Amino acid sequence: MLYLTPVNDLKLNIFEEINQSPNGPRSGVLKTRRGDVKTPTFMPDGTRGVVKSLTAEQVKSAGIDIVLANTFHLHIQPGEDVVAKLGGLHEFGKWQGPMLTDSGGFQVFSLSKLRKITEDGVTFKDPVTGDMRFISPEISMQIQLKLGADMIVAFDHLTGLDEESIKDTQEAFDRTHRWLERCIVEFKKLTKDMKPEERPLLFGVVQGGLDLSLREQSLKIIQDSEVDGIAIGGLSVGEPREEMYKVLNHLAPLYDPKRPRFLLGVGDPRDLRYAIEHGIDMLDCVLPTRNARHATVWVEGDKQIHLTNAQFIDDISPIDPGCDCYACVNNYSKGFLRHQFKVNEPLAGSLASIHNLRYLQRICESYRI
RNA sequence: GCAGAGUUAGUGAAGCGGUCAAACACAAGAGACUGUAAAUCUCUCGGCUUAUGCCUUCGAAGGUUCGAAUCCUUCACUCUGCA
Repeated sequence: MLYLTPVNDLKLNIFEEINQSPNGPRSGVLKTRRGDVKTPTFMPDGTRGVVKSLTAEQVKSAGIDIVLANTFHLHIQPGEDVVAKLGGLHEFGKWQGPMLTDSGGFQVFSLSKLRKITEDGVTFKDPVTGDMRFISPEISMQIQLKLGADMIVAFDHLTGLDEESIKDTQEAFDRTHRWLERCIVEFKKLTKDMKPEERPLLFGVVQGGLDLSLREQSLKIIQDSEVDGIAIGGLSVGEPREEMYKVLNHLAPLYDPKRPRFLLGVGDPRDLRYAIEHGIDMLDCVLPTRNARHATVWVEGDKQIHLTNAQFIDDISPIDPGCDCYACVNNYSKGFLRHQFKVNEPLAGSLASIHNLRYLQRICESYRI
C-alpha cells in the first residue's frame, strides 16, 4: 500500500525491556533526550503547558516523570512562537523532565462541532474567539517541534464510537495512515539537521475503532512505519470499557517489543491496570486532575469518593491512609478538604490532584521491576 | 407621634385575582467526568418516601370573591424621611 514505508530511520534502543510476561505487563526504561523514564508510567496532561493548578515540583512529588502538553491549545494561545521565545515548553512551564505533546488530533473529535475535515487538514473554530485555525499533519509537526517537546504524536483522525460516528471509522482509519505518511515526511525534513540523540521521538497512532481487524491492520501499518513509538488512539471515548478491553487484548501479542506503547487518554485506575497488563507502557489522561478539581478522588481498591459529601464534614482522616502523596502524608483531612472545596478554595483541587496523580503512578510503579 | 415603603420556601429576590408549591440566584444534597471549550456540567431541593396525585404554605388574624401570595380591615414587626 502507498503508505507503507521501510523501517530505516528508527532510533535504536529507545526502549529497554527489563521484564516481559508473554502478552502481559512489562517493565522497562524509555530513553528520551531529557532522561530515562521507568515504565509503565502515567503522564498527566498539562494541556496549556502546565498540569492545571500544580507547580512542576508538585507534579514531581507525585512521582511523575513525563508531562503532556497540547498542540492545539498552545497553538491558538499563546502560539508556538511565543512559547519558543519564552524558552520553549520546558522553560515555559518549568518542567525539566521529558515532555510529550499531543498532536491536536483529539480536538478533531472533541471539537467536532467546531471543525471541518478535508484531506489536507482540519479547520477549527477557536472555541473562545471564533477565529478559524487550520492544522494539517505538516503544521502539527511544525508546531510540536517548535514547542520543543521530547516526544511528539502524529496528527490523526479519530471518531466517536457511538452508532452515528462509528460509520466514519474506516474513513478515519485510512486518513490517519495517509496523514502519518505526511507527518513522517515533514518530521524528517524538520529534524534532518539534528543529531540522533537530539531528535525527539515520534509516535504513530493506531486507529480502527472497535473493529479488531482494522486495529490489527493499523498496528501493522504503524509498526512498519518510521515511528519511534506506538500510540493507541480512538479508545476511551465513551464506549463500554469491555469494548476497549477487547481491542487492547487483541493487540497485546502483536506489538513490536522494541518500541514503547502509549495508550492515549486512559486514566481510570481499572483501565490503567488492564492496559498495563496487556503490554502498555505509557498512558496519559485528564481524569486524575479533572476529577480532583471536581472533588473526586481515588482510594484503596480503585474506589472513588466525593470529598464534598456531607459525611466528611468532620472527618479527621486523610484521603487514603495508605497513600504516600503530599496531601495524605501531611494529613490534610477529608474534613479540611471538604470545607476548602465547598468554599472554592483552589488549594483543595491542587491537593486532590497531587493525590490522584500519585494514585495512578503508584499503580504503574507496582508493575515495575 | 406623623408620612411613606416593606414583610414570599435555608438566604436574597420575582410574582401583584385563576395557567402558583410559587421564576431566578445563592446555599444545601447527590451524581457525572477517560489523547481538557471542563476549578465544569447534570439532577434534587415545603411535606407525603414519589405521583398528569394529595396535603400544608407566601408576617398574623379576619373579610371580599366561584377563586387570594395577589384586593380590603385590624394587628405585629422592619426600613426611610419629618419631628
